[in-house]
Amino acid sequence: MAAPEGLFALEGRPTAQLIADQLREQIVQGMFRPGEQINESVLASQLSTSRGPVREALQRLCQEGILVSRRNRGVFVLELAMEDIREIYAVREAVESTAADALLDAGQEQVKDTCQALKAIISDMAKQVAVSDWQAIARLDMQFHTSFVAGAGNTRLIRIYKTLAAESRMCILNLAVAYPRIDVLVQEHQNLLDLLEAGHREELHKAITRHMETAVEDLTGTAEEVIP
Amino acid sequence: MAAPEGLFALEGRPTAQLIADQLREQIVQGMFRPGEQINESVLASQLSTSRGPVREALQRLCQEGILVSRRNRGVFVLELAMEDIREIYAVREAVESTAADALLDAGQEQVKDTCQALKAIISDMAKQVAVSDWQAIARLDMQFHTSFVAGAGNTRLIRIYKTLAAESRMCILNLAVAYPRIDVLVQEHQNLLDLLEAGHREELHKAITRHMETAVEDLTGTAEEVIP
DNA sequence: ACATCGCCTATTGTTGACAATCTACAGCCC
DNA sequence: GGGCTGTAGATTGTCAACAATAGGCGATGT
Repeated sequence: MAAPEGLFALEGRPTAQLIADQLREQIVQGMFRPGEQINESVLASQLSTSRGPVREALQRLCQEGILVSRRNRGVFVLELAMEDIREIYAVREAVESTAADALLDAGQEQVKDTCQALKAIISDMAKQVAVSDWQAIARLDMQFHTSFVAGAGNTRLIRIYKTLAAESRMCILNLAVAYPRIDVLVQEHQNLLDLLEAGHREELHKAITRHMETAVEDLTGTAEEVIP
Repeated sequence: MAAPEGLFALEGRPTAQLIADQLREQIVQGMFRPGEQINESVLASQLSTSRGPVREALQRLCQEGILVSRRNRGVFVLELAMEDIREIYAVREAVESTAADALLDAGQEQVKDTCQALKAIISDMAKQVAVSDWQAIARLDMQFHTSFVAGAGNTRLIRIYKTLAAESRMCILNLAVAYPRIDVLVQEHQNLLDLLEAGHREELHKAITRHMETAVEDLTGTAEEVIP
């Protein structure tokens, strides 16, 4: 009756979820331009499936917010405005702050496990920074924050953050601003990790806030500092 | 070219959205028991439509989290555990706190408009309390908080909160604990409104936290006080 | 020349039928 | 009698055809 070793329970709901995940990955990687239309039929034939599951996947991404649907016109890739960036990062700050509190309240064990996962991600990130693989860096950046939130164990918080992470990747890639301060990127995440590990609650909150603020400034270009 | 008065733009996406809204309302009103299965076919015939739109609506509610889908088994009404209640209210606190900050930062005008809407809701709530219409009270309770969050104008925050509000109504009604402290219910919301109007940021945050904490205690019955 | 009206096409929205899958129950073997 | 296996029923998952709608484009009238 124990869990059979070496065997995986075959995925609960394959097709639509599979298509949605695949499509989301493509979108956040910028393989679809913002505002570009996504055709159900052609996608269905590309995936050798029917319009049904494709439609289901598209609707799912619409509800996540990375696609927008216009009645009888089709679905289009979300176009991000400055306001959207501010919204996304404001919510991210709220979610991560909440996750931080929950994590610190959950006990040392949970913090330790989370830190271990985060360390591995930072390590990978450093490698990708060395070879300047922006796609991978963006993915790991979001993976870091997603793992951070996941550490709190609040399923609703995790679900919410998944969407935010996808939108953030769209911000980063679509606006083509990329990471202007790549040299401090790993350092900033390491700082978050250190504060979490040390259990400095207030400092961690401040660091999260700063992290988000600087990200918004980088993305919107509204930083007050003047270019030399 | 101005907005035509007295005319409403016919809703962008009717059927599926319509079904979803209708169904969500029925669910949060407890017309479907937790764990109860929802059959696509019978629902389709009840609504005189096909399974397609119904399926779409159900999937939407699954993603919102008030239904759960088991592969090849069907969709079932979410069963809420104690842990879910804690999760929901933890996220609600985070969202409302964020909304409060955003609202106070947005300026006096926006705060005023929001307060006006909240006043009207409190007024309605007092009326329903007088006649002990629990359904209406729960609806207005959530409407208050939803309007509060909506006041901040962050579309993502609003979208997130919609789901939380629905889940909260399920908590309240399904657990049949209702409102044990109905006498102070209006007063508590009035207090939130007053603090918002006065712009007392810190006090407002504390009040929101208390509001959520007491709600969790009422719902989980883990209040330390012993029954006389 | 410009605005308006009507068709036309491309795409989604909807429908009913078909196939795959899961649970439950009954029969059978041990 | 207990446990396993095979079948039956029901329900979802998938599919291809049909209908409806929105926007584009050209004709037409002023």
